[in-house]
Amino acid sequence: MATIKQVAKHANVSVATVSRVMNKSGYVSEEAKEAVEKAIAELNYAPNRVARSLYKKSSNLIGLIMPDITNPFFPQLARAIEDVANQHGYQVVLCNTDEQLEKEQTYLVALQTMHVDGLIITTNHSHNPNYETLDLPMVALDRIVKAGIDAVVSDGYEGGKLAADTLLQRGATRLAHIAGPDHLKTVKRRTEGFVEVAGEKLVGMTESPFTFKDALKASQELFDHAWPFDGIFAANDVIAAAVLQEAVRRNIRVPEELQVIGYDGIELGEMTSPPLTTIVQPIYEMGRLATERLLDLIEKKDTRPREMLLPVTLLERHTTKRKER
Amino acid sequence: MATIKQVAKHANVSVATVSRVMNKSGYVSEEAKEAVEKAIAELNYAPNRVARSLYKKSSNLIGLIMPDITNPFFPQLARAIEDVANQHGYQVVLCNTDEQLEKEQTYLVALQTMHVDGLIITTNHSHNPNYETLDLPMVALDRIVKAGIDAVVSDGYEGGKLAADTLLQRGATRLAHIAGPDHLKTVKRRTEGFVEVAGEKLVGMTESPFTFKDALKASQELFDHAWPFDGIFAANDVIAAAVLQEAVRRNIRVPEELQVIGYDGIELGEMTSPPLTTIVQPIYEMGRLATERLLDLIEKKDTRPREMLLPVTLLERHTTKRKER
DNA sequence: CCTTGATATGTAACCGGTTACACATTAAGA
DNA sequence: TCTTAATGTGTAACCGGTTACATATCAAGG
Repeated sequence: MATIKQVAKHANVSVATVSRVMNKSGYVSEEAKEAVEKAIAELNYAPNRVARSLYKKSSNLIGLIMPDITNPFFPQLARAIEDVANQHGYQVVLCNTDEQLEKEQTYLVALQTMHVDGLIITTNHSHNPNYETLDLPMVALDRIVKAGIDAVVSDGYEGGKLAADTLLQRGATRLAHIAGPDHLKTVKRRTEGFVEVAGEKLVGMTESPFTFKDALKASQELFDHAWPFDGIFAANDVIAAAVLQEAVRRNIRVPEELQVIGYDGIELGEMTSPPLTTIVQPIYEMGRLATERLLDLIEKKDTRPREMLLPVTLLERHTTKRKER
Repeated sequence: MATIKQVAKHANVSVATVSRVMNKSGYVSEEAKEAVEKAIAELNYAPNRVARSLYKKSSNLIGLIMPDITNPFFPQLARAIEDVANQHGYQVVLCNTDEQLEKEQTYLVALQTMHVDGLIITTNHSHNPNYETLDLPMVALDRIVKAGIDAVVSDGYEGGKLAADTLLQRGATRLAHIAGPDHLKTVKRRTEGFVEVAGEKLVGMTESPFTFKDALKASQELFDHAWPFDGIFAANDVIAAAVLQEAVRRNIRVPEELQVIGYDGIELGEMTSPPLTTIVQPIYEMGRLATERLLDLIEKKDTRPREMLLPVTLLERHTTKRKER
């Protein structure tokens, strides 16, 4: 790789001039500019970002901290983030923490020492001391870390209500629910909304982690103890898929005997049989917004902390009955 | 963030000594060592990786180039890579190329100018000039770029044969197949193996991209034109899921009337109804091996190019019949 | 007592950019 | 004609580490 010195020599100017034409800063004569551009092209020169970072204290890197990219909700988020970042000349460093504070801490110092310009966090510890002391632009995504830190989340409360409303409207009279992990505030809101509208129609409820295996176990328990119910809302689509599979295994017809609604709107919901009705949050949009917000923060365009609550919508596939009229 | 100079001052030694104790290089007295360690702890010092990179020409960063993290095969790979990299003090930069040469090229120069130490490539253009001139350690994963570049792939040929064998053994007599994109050599091998064993039993065949929507369309076409068949092998699990859904929609009983086998062994296969029988490639293992190999290459432990062909296995879930005895 | 090698430490060059500052030239305005 | 501002360019300091090299001390061996 060529260096700026070689380019300068080749163009018969000083390194300062080369730097000036690259950054379009200061005064450069047309003549010099052309010579430099020619040299850059001929030497196939691209400036060393490490050197630039060192002086500028900015790396054009952003850190993406998530529990586990393997959880099918996150790839879409990652994709959106990466797309936007890339469009603005940033690259993203991927970090899986498994929600372990220690891993998180290790990553945090790694990211700091490599001088990332900002952080997107989709991991949640309400009382995580790591982030509080951190002097870095960051935005929380799908999670709420604490007041004062920007956040982009979907309206889980409305989503929960919408799920209950829909089930009721389609004729369900005995509702059940599988909630997500207790410590995720944004997930809890879904349950709160659902419970509020379901009222006394709620006949069974349990809780499950967001992995398919655990969700299957939870479903089985629910069927064993709370059956019969004719409408169920799961805290996310993976859990809903487990419910669906268990229903099929028990020869319960969906949606005739049991209607199922999930939450998220991931592609998985399209692949089940029958395809899953779900509350979709605008996942890509959320990733996009979070990243654009972060870039604004980095470039100091707007620094008042903000929380963005995005609306969710009902996507009717085939685990709910047709709307009655 | 503290700098090495501040640490040196605080410990009453020179920067060289501080550097020596951090890197455990050269001679340092016990006394000095303790003073430095105390200073490091008190100032909460962590060396600036950017500065280190500049001198050492090594960033402890590896680039991960994949078509689309949203495709459910890749997250597991990414996870494995990230895990191993992290264990060795490396971070990974995520790049989605959508198989577009131009995006790929942009990333390649970005990664080079930030001095990544190596590349893992899961993208495929047999005649991609970008990689040929590149003087960077790299290993291809699930793809074959060209001779002379390390590769880690699973044995698709054996996998295809295994799928056909299994279907035949379970009583299928009229076989069908949906192949993957034509330009992916590793995917083509699956088809070759299957066709070889299926022989004249093969009654229908088509081709599909790896997205669910396209796969659904392909399935419908296949059912429309080649039905009846009683055993089908799909080039990956996403396509198999589409076949499954279409079969359910047409009231074709699986596995009684139609047996289905996928390829990959991603978690999705567990979530369909019924759960999908599939040829599993050791995805995590492949990611792990590729990364370890790359780190060896980076640290110059072994530079003879190698190709690793990993064995696949049959995972019997419920889209195939019980083994006859 | 002198030589030699191991131990210990500091100074300064270096990595490859960016930019403050000094200096030169030219054109415009008084 | 003299000032002044705008234009153009190069030198060197700087970012924060690493390390080659110079220098100093000390113990062991002849």
